[in-house]
Amino acid sequence: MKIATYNVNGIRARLERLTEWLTETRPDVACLQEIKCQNEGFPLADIEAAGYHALVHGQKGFNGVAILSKQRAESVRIGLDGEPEDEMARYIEADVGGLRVASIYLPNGNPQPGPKFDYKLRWMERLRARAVELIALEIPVVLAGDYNVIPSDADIANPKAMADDALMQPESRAAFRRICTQGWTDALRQIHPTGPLWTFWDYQAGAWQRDAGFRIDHLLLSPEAADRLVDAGVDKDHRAREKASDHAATWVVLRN
DNA sequence: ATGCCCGCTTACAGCGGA
Repeated sequence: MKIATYNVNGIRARLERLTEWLTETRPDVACLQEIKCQNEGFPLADIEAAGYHALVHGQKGFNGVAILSKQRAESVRIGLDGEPEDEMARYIEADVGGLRVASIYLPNGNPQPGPKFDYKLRWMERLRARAVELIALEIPVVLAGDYNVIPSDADIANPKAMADDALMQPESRAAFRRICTQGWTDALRQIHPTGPLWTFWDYQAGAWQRDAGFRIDHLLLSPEAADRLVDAGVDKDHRAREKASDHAATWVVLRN
C-alpha cells in the first residue's frame, strides 16, 4: 500500500495538478492539507473521476484536510479533543484498507513568540494525547501531514536564515520529539537517514531554483506499520511544474 | 530590514502562509 501526504495549497487552484499527480503516481491513500474550501466546495466529481473516494473536513478560505482513497474509507474522527472552541479544520482520521490513517495540518505558529506560537504548542500537545491513544491500539497507524516542524538542522538548507522561525524553535522540535518517542517511526528518515530531503520550497526569493527547501511533511508510523515499511520518498519533480503547490507530495509504501 | 510569491475573500487590499 502506498500512502501519501500532500499539502496542495488550495485544491481548486491545484485541481489539474492534483488529478495529474493521482493519475501518475496512483497512491492507495492520499492525505491532503490546505484544501482551502468548505465541504460543499470540494471538487468531489473530479476526485471520483480520478478513481478516488474522499472524506473531507473543510473550512472557508483557510486550512482544510481530506483523505482520498481507492478503497472506501470509514471516518473515525474529525478534530482533536482538548479545545472545543477551536474550529480550525486541521485533523481527520479514518480506517482504510486495514490501516488507521490521519491527515494532519499542524499550525504554522509564526510569528513567535506570540499567541499563534502558543496555539501551535497547545495543538501539538493535543496531537500527542491522541497519538498515545493510537499507539495503544497496537494496529498499523500512519500519521501523515504537514507538521510545520523542521525536526533538525539537517532538515533545512539554510538553518541560520530561519533561526527565529516557529518551524524550528526548540519548543517545536521538543514537542515533535515527544510524539516520536512514544514509539513512532519517522518513515522518510528511516529510509533516507542522511542528506537533503526537502518537502517544501517557498514561492519567494527563488527558493526552488536555489533548492533552498526544508522538510516539514512527515509520515509517522506506529510499530505495526513500521514493521511493514519497504520504501519512502518525495515526488519532487511535480514541484517544478506550472502552478505547483509549494509543497511536494511525500509517501511511504507498506508491505501488504 | 523588509519583501519577494501565492491563494483566498460577499475581494480590487489585506491576510495567512512558511
